[in-house]
Amino acid sequence: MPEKKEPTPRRSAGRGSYAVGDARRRKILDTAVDHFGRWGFHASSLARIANDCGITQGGLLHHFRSKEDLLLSVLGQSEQHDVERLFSVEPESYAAYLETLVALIEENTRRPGIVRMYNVLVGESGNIGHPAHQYFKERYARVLRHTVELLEGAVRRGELRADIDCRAVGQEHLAVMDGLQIQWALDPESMDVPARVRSFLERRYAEMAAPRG
Amino acid sequence: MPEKKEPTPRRSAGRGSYAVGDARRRKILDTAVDHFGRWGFHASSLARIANDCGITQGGLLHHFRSKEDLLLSVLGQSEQHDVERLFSVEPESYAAYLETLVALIEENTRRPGIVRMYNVLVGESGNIGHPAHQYFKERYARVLRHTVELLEGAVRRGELRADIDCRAVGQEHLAVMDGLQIQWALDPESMDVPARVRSFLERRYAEMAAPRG
DNA sequence: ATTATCTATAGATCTATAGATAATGC
DNA sequence: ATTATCTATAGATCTATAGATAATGC
Repeated sequence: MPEKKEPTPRRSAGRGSYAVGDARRRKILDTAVDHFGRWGFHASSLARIANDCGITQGGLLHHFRSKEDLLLSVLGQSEQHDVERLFSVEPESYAAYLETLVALIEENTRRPGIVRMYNVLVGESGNIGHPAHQYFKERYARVLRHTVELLEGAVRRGELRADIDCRAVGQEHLAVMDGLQIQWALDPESMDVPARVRSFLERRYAEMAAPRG
Repeated sequence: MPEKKEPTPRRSAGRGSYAVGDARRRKILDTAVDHFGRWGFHASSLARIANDCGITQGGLLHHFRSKEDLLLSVLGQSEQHDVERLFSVEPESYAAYLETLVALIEENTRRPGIVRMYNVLVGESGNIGHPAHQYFKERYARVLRHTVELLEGAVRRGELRADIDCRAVGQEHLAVMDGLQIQWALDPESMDVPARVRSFLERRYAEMAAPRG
């Protein structure tokens, strides 16, 4: 491959980054979450994000080479957090996994910016051509596959009944969580999201649980 | 009230509108649904919408006095359609209402632009200050109230058990429908939305149905 | 020496207003 | 006469690039 572009272009040649730069990058990512959550990708402005970080737009673009690069960095960071939270340890039962899930939802109620960003971007990115379309499509497929594997494992162990449609159940779980968070973002007083998710999941689990024997 | 602004400012004084103008307005609304669905409100452009209608931006602004006015007109028209579809006849049973609901979802799969617009705007409008925030907040409250009333009626008639939490059930129904449509917009191949909604609602209905006697 | 940041700017946008011209239909 | 549409434009944006200056830390 003669014309291979450098794979990690930023900070690959030099000595790395300074402490002050790392701090600034974290600040930019946090601020970007807030802005993307408020206005979506297209309507967010690099100048306003930069301003909220205390630097100029030119300064921001030193750390993230384009607006799209910033978006994908924000999403990557947020997903890394969730993946570590949800998938790092193999749960001993499906019931145990549901506990982890509810705990994550509960954490989200303390990060409303993240939830709003997710709501906005997942809607916007429904369109082919949106810079995050591929990302969200793959992310859903990944989360769904993982959920299906956990369900199938539970079926094999005899924890859950053998006649459930694991894929449909997984999609339904994701749908309930997304949908409740949308309603919550519109009107936080209207609902206790973790409690609703928990009661939904527990009722559903009871339906799917294999009969004792 | 001495300085009352005219309540229906457009076409209140004159003779109304010409046929060619009405057709143009319909065309603009359709095109706007498509654009808002693709890019959301903030990133849609009046000039591009006008161009897709075959007129100039100035021409468009003759029919809708601002971008926000256009958005609210689009939403109003879309809601009117749904309201007529869902709430115009009082269903004789909750089971019958669920049939109507599934039929509407089915119709939506043939109007992907509307679904995308809804997904995008409901996410964007999670933010106070978005021109459609109030609209969506009230819309959810309205749909939820109606659903709750139907559920309570079914409980009174003895169709459903008396111990169900009607509000929670209503919010859960809305969440499942929204969430499944989001996944479908991202990847239409991944799911048959009407079938999934139907199987969810039917299973849930069976749980809630009052025991025979 | 390298990274971080700023200023300046090119080149595209955007919305909304003002005023002119063309089409419609009483 | 009224509605529909166009052209022109003011005044704000926006992203990204280029090059200068300041701070960091080997």
